[in-house]
Amino acid sequence: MKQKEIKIPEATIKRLSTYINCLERLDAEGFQVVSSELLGESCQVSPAQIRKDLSYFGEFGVRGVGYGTKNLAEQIKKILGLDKIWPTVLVGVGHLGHALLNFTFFREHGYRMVAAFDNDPGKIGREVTTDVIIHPIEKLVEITREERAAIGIITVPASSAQETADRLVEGGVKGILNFAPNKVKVPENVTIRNVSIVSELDNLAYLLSKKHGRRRLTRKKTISRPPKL
Amino acid sequence: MKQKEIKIPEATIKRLSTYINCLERLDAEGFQVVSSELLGESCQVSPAQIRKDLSYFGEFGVRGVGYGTKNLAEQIKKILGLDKIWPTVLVGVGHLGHALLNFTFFREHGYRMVAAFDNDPGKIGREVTTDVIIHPIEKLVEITREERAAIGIITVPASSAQETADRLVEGGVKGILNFAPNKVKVPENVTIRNVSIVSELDNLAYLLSKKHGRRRLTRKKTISRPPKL
DNA sequence: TTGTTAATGTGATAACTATCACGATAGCCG
DNA sequence: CGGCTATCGTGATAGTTATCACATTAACAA
Repeated sequence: MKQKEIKIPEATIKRLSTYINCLERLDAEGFQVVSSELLGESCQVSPAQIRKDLSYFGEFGVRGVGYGTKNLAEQIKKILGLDKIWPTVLVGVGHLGHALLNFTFFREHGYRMVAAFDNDPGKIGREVTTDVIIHPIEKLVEITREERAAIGIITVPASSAQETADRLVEGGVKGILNFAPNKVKVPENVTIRNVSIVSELDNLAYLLSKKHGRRRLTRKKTISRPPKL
Repeated sequence: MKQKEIKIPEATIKRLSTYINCLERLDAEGFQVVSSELLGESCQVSPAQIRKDLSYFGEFGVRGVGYGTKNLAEQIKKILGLDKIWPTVLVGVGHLGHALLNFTFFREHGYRMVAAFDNDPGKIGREVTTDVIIHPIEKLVEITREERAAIGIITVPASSAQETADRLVEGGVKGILNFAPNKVKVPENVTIRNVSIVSELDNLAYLLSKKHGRRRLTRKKTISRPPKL
């Protein structure tokens, strides 16, 4: 493995997360050792791709044998920083926010929901099925700072997404996961990830209309012009 | 624009979806015409990238002027197949499923939720805030076929994701959006998109531990080996 | 100890994607 | 109506990511 600050492909990081899942499943199925081929089969990634991805971070396997299932999962977690606890806050306890609060997977992966916020007085203070307390939105900055939350999750309507992001930054979070459909801007030193559910569906729609659609999108040289300006 | 069956980058399709959003916002702000620079500013994509993306499908702008805001949004929708109605079913009316059913954005983008399914008798038949009816899961294949649903959304627990996918395929859907954390397998002729919320968070965790972490991940040549096999 | 086998780790190569730079052109104004 | 300006559309180029092919090596058996 190389020592220089090699740039890791973003796609590699995405895959690492899925490897963990597959490894845990394979482990549960009784595989103490997995080959890149078996793991690849399991998570639909080519064996070569898996080996390459891992090679960016070190050597985790035994030639001629494979990878220790539990060990590899452990190592990948360390790579992704999932061996630490990430204090997290969530803003906007609507349907989606509620869903995320109850998503047990988070806790298992090292994320600790330390607080939630909403501007609906009916929801304030009430504890959900989890032990997370919902605070009024006015306390966002204060509590986020107090709890030293590193990550903020935005599940508010599009119209207030940017303002929410600003407050989270003010509260000192270092990363934001935004589920609102419009992208938000944050300072250099804060990392933002936008999850657009609609985009995913639109992507599907495109693939479907291409494969199963009646006619081609662009058959002629015809140009679609905007109305005269 | 070229006529041959050029391969469109997947990334381009993803961006097109976000362009629609930005265009609608800009339109609401009163911009009847937008330049690639303004649009780029708005959705955080380089102007050249936008022009390139659009050039795969035709010429939509006016040199020296820009793009007609409304027109461009319309054209992109046509490209993505959002000018048609996509009958959609949802399986698993838990928190997340509930959230998606109530997501008005879907309807606005051409997706019509024609039915939902759940195996909890308490939820069956009850209408949610929307006009979607929740059926017992046993009727999935039948109703999906009846309604000619093209898209299926999976929001069931990981353990039953694969079985749900199988039934959706049996019911005749052409595309599946899977929110369960484990990937599912489908036949060649069905398109699958996996949305992994945990992966997104893990990605964030990685970036944060790299930027703000105490120490580097791989400082020495040390190799992490699995326990002797 | 030495040969055999299986599966890793990785340099080289191919494929894909984004960026750049500039030619083309519509609109405007005098 | 001709020159000027703004902005598009796109071929060429640079950068990034995935695939391939094989040398390497741990385990095991005779």
